Amino acid sequence: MKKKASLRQKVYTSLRFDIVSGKLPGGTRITENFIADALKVSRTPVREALQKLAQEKLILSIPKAGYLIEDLSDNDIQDLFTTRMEIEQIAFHKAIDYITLDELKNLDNNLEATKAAIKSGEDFKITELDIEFHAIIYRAARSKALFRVCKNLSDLTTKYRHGLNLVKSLPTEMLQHHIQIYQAVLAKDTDKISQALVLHTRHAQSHVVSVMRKLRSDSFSHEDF
Amino acid sequence: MKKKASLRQKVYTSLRFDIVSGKLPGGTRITENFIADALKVSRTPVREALQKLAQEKLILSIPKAGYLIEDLSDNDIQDLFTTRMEIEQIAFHKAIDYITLDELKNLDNNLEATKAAIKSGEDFKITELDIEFHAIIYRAARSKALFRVCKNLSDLTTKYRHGLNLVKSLPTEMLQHHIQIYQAVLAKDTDKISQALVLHTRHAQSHVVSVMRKLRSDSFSHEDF
DNA sequence: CAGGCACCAATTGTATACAATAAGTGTTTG
DNA sequence: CAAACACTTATTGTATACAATTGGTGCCTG
Repeated sequence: MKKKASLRQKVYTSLRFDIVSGKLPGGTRITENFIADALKVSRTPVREALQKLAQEKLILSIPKAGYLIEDLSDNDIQDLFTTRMEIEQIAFHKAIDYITLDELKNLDNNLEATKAAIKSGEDFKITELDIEFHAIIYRAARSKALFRVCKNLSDLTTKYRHGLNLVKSLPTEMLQHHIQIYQAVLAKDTDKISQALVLHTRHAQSHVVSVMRKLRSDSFSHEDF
Repeated sequence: MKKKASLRQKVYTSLRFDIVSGKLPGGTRITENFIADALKVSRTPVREALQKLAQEKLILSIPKAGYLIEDLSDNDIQDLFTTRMEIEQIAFHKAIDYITLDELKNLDNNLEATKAAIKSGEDFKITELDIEFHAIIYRAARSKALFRVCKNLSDLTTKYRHGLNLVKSLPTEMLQHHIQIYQAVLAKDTDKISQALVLHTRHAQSHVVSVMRKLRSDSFSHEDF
């Protein structure tokens, strides 16, 4: 029984998916009319969806000249991952105090599902489960303001997260990190959580940068001159 | 040499000011047409400005029924202040490593200006300088992602910050806190910064809640029955 | 009198037309 | 040839008209 979504919402969801999934690569230029024609709607809902995405920093609005899919520099990507990790630590530490048995069970289920997704090679699902794992803990911190910040930072990293599955050993390694974090949460061991989270993030961070470099050089070699 | 602002930008700035300054109290209901008529523009830029404010959580959008100026519960206000403080600590600790002499000088000037504003009783300026003091340090942390988060949280607290000047002793006390923080930054003493920041925030926090309670009961007694 | 049904008004949601602006392009002129 | 100027075009910015949905109000009916 989901209520009808507005066109703005549909356009937003659709564009957002295309951006974070990498279907619209960083640097791509789009215009209001282009999207409106593609989705067979008027400019109004498109325009509003684009403004929302711009505010979330997923795209860049250039007055009178269109929009660009955000393409962060290596430094900005690292900054993003580091900031996310530092703020997540706060959430994780709080979660220890409030997390329920149900939520712990959800974490456990998530780990099992991830294992299955790795076995069957469902890359997209692996990423989704990764994001959900973290989100469960954001929620458990019982702070609206903190949840909002964490979710936003998580969203911003999502598009870079997808590429990580290309490195074949990585999903398994990251699952191990999640298991460590889960156990540290179970044990209510703050230091261990921080330690595992820092490891987890640094690991992702270094691979993201190299994967992005690879993707960038690949796309260069495909260009026509 | 500021370039012309779009109507959307003007509407946004104007509404935003009215909200954070308390001119539009929490709980007030507004509609697109009401604002459009008041500012003599069409609904389009108004609508876009309202959506931006809604995304910043300064107002609440209720489909087909208008917009409400956000009115946080005491718990949500406390949560907001706590979260802001916890994340600010990260920024303050980073700032130690990167802050320049110029920026330290800016902090010093800010303290002097605040002292003057307190003496002359310019409440609005006191609040502005308070916000700027913190913003200088956000910037000095040299992290785009962290800056964005801190600024957003600071914005959300602004409307509650204004009421604090009503408590006559408070501006002076908060200036003392800023001086302590300034000295701790000068000394590059992480622990002292955290300590001063926690004190600063808890202090503001407890007064905000009592001031909001007072304001709420005042406005009740003015209502007609 | 109570409950529901139909209508009406208010409000946001969407489409479209038009305005303004900025960038690019070609041409003209020194 | 280079620089500047005007012209065209692509794009966002704004206004307005219309659609859809919601909430309320009053009437009708049992």
